[in-house]
Amino acid sequence: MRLSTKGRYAVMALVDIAKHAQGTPITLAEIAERQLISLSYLEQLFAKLRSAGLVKSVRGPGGGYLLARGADGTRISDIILAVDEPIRTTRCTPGAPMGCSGNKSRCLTHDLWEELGNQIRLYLSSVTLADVVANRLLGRSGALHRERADQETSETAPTIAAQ
Amino acid sequence: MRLSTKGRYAVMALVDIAKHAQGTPITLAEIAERQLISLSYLEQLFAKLRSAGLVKSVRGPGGGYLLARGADGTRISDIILAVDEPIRTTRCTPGAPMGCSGNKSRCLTHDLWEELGNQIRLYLSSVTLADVVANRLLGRSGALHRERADQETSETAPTIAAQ
DNA sequence: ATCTATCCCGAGTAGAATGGTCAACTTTAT
DNA sequence: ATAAAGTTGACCATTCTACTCGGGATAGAT
Repeated sequence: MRLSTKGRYAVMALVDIAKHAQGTPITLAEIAERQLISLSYLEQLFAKLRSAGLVKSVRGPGGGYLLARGADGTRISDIILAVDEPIRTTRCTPGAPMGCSGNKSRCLTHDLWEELGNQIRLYLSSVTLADVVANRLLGRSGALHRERADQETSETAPTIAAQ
Repeated sequence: MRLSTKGRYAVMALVDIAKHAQGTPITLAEIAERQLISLSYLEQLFAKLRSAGLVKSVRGPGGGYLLARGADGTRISDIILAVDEPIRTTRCTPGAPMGCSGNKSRCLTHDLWEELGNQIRLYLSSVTLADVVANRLLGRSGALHRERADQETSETAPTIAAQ
């Protein structure tokens, strides 16, 4: 999972929609003004968000974008995955000649990055747009705690569990 | 905390030292060959690692680099912080005109990135070079457990405490 | 002394990624 | 019809990455 400004802009935009939505679509122009992101850049981002199924578009006057799954059903990890194509954190590409199975000492860090990626994914998939709007972020220390908690109870009422 | 290949190379290099160290210094040429990183690039990285106090250098023939704090005393987060200067994850720079205190809706995601950064830092500071070499990465669920444990006891006998 | 292995340092650089702009087009409410 | 909006594709300036290059400085071996 890549963490660039592109992904952050996309999250900002969708949080903006989640905060200001009232059933009617939100135009990119509004988002551009409120979040200080250029309109054309937002168009690029929303093209990806739409094909990932995170937003629905309404064309014509009075149109704009809606959250396809609602604020509770949209996880931050989904947004970032939609706009930031994943990065290869390790050199040992499975198909490449002389992968990491060939040279053990070269890939000592493989598992480290893998595990770090898990930690990040775990945290970001535990946070929804609704959480960000309501600022339910702190006290959420330790993604793994949270993961176990998700299986036991559903305190904060996450409507959609996992894919 | 930034997560680029530069930081990953630095970690690979130090893991290589941790694995192959036997009291005698390791040369950059050895590391370059084993990890397939260019020698000149390693020189750049080790300049930063040295000024951060993570490695000691020995000049002249028979010289090379040593881990300044030992494999148990070197945390992955230290390495990445040493070579990858930090990124600003939010637009609201505290000193800038019209910071995020001025426009609340613009900085709804502020706390999210802050908290994500904490999660990453927490995990990476819970892992030492010795852990990577020994592949003690999984089962390490929940960085918070580990961090608290570090302050209470010193189970794994860190031979070299500080610089 | 001088040779040579090694670290040390600053400048330069090709290519990729970022963060856009611009122009033209399609759809649809009024 | 007209205008408001999304849709698409091409293009571009700047910055960052991941290096290379060239020359030192230091210290062990001879």
